Amino acid sequence: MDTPIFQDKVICILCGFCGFTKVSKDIISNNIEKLGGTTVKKISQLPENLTHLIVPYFSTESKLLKTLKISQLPDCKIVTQDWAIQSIKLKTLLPEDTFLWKCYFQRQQEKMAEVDELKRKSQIDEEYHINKQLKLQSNIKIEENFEENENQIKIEENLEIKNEENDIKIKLDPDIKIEIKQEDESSRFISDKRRRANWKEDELSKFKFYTGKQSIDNKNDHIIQMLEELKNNYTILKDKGRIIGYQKAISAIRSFPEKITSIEQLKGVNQIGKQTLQKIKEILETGSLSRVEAMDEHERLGQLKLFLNIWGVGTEAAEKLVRKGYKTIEMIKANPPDFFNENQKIGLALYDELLEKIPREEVKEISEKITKVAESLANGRQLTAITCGSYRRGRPLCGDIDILMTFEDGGAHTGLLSILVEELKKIGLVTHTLVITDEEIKKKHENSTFEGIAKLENGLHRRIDIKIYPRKTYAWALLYFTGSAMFNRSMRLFAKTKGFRLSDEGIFPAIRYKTETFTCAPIADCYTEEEIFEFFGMAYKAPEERDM
DNA sequence: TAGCAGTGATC
DNA sequence: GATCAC
DNA sequence: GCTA
Ligand SMILES: O=c1ccn([C@H]2C[C@H](O)[C@@H](COP(=O)(O)OP(=O)(O)OP(=O)(O)O)O2)c(=O)[nH]1
Ligand SMILES: [Mg+2]
Repeated sequence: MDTPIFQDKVICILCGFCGFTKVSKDIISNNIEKLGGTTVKKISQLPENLTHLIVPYFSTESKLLKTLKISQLPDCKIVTQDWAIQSIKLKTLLPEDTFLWKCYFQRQQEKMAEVDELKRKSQIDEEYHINKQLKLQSNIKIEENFEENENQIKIEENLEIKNEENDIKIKLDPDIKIEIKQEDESSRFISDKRRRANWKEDELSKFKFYTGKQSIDNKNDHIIQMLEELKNNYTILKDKGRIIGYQKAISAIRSFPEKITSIEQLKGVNQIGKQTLQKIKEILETGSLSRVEAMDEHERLGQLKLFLNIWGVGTEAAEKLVRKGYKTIEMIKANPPDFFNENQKIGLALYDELLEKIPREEVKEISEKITKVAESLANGRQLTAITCGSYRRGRPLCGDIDILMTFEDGGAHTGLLSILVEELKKIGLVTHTLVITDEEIKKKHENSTFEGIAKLENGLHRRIDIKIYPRKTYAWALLYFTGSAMFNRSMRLFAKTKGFRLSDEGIFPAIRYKTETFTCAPIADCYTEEEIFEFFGMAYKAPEERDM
């Protein structure tokens, strides 16, 4: 039994508003009870001996009163959920004072008054001159009446998978030994141009939504920035659902062709629901979001955000740093915590430099130098190297440099990457290694990855990724490595709804047994991106159109 | 109301 | 298995 | 947060 740190505590948790969900509440409740505390089930009747009221970070007083259906806040400690979460995590009852809701609330009030004052002085000026109409017409054309995918996959020992109208049905026998074979070997060659999926148009339309050119003029920048801010904050709060929810809403607004002046325009748009509409309304009316402003007052969030920018530091490490009392990057540099690993130390040392975006030209210069070195090590074999990521998608500024290589002869590349990196270090182009997976014939995978730091003679340190794939999976890797991440995710999700599993190595039947994924034969062999899009039954999407 | 991409390295 | 990254 |  754990230490009953919540002994004698009577705690009421409010949820269901301001981004604090019932799921979180239940988890916290369970833990509190497990640790000896009592939680109040009925919020309509608060007990006399209530010791703590846990409220969402960003709730307002009126919202609290309304929820509790009372006229005055109860006389107990009112804290944010952090108090409970951190206490549970550390198995120690933390002092309430740093988690008091009132503190944030008061600061927020002051800020609001300030903002109101400013607004009265100068009306928000609208300085958009946008007439350019964007063509949103989808390029997707469905090839009709294509011959059905005759691919049949058989699994030994009465596990059978059939590809029926592209709908894979799986019969699973528990505890079966699974081994998957592809019967029709001949169908695995590209010469078989007929093989492609033929899902229907309405289904494809869901996918097309996530693609499409991002408009260059920033019609709705204001809205997007606010929502981005919300998303960032939820990233820190580890609210996986809202992160993706807002991300999709943002993408939807990005590809929305008109300037938004009324939420009426957005009604019915995919991925923009009631809540988001409400928030956009607030942005249109007040120029800002009270939720974001409340969050801005949250010192903890600011610090976490700062620390999350250290390469190798995620939400957990950032949390630890805040807990240890670090407030600035400088403080960490002066006295790094003992739990930092080598990579995090590198990330910290190069914090400012790595945060700088890289001009296209510099990405090109670095890529070309690396390609030259790689070619010189290729023993005369034909090496293809393409710079992917945001560079390939045409961005003027890139976060890092992503280079993908393959041997056109289809042969192995074992060992090349480590030699290449060694060589690049010799000439001073590569300065640090963060991760490298080339070491010998680990045989586990046929591709290798290098993640590290590069630097031109008079330049800043830059993050760089080099990947080498066998020619066989190169097209899939190119698709993956070109991204964007959002594009990949929506394409993969789409494939999934069709019973497939799309990865950087190909497309496979989605077979899972318990938590394991099985190595199946790929459903299609594609040697170019064009063939992949063709397989998907859609027109080729240029990299620029995948920038979302 | 569940699920939201799929994978590899590292500790 | 959790964390971090692409 | 949104959708099936
Ligand atoms: O979570 C992720 C991250 C990345 N990628 C793919 C798509 C992405 O385009 C590519 C390279 O990753 P990177 O982080 O470099 O993203 P980017 O698109 O190149 O943007 P940036 O300009 O930040 O480098 O890897 C994913 O599929 N999932
Ligand atoms: Mg990149």
